[in-house]
Amino acid sequence: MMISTRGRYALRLMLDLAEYQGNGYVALKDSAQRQDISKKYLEQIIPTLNRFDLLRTTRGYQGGYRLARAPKDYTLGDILRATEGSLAPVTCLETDDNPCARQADCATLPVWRGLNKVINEYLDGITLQDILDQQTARRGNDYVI
Amino acid sequence: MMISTRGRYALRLMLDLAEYQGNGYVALKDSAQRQDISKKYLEQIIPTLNRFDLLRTTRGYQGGYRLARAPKDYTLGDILRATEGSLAPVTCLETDDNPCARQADCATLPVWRGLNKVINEYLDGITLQDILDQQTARRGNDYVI
DNA sequence: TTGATAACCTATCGAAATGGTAGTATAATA
DNA sequence: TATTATACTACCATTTCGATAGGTTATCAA
Repeated sequence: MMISTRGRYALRLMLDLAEYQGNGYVALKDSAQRQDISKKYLEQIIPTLNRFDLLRTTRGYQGGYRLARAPKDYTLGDILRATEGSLAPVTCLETDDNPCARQADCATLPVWRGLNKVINEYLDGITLQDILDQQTARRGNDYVI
Repeated sequence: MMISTRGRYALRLMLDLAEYQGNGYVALKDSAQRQDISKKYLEQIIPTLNRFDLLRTTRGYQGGYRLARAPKDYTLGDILRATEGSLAPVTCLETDDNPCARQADCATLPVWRGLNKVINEYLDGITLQDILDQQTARRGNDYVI
């Protein structure tokens, strides 16, 4: 398993913000409740999102979070790489200063590189907006039925 | 990180067998030494490979392991799904009796399904033989230089 | 038939990651 | 200045990872 709750919760939080922020800020309490995620746990994930400048914050009354950019300007790769640290399928690819001694003639390394590429390209091909669109399409269908 | 040492070591073991088995069996001691992997640890991984009928075994003098089929008849997906248990990128996809309550209108589930598909299709598109071929090509180039 | 060889099985273990809970401090606003 | 809400830090239980260790069983050669 590659994508932990950190990344999945972060993604759901950002989708929740996209849906509910309007012109203001969304209190974490509300997002946490809607998404059924521990608020305290989300509090720990958010600093990472802030480090990558993915959110805007205000404290105090009417405070909360909102997206720093438009939903179409976030790829899932952006969000998941930030929160998961890396999407590399093997440790050998996690850092640039690759310490694996076998690297030079490792028969399997090209395979992992290819897998890494496939994963990142897939996730960079989907934006938050894409998910919002599919969601409204799905909800629309419910009414038709 | 998605593919642990279990899967990577299993893959390297099977490549080693492919290269060295000839008409006989390869002692684990020898594979372990060549690949610089703990023999004792490999011993624990092998039962899984046997459960999926990926190897042939003989005990005692001149005993060891060999591949059950031709290298072209193993995909990396076969080997890695066996040893890793699952290649699913999220827990939600690991079992068929999916216990996630949000499943029905989860906005992100289609994304994980797509990612899962991309990963499995990539790994099922590569056989042991493909890696052997690339390896000999690479070694060939070394002599040319 | 006995000794060598090599696979098989099970228990244990330290370190790290996972998925949280809890409490306090700080900022913003009414 | 009380309220609202984020920010920060510490802690914790459980599971997974990556082994090590030791004894058991099967096979074959001499």
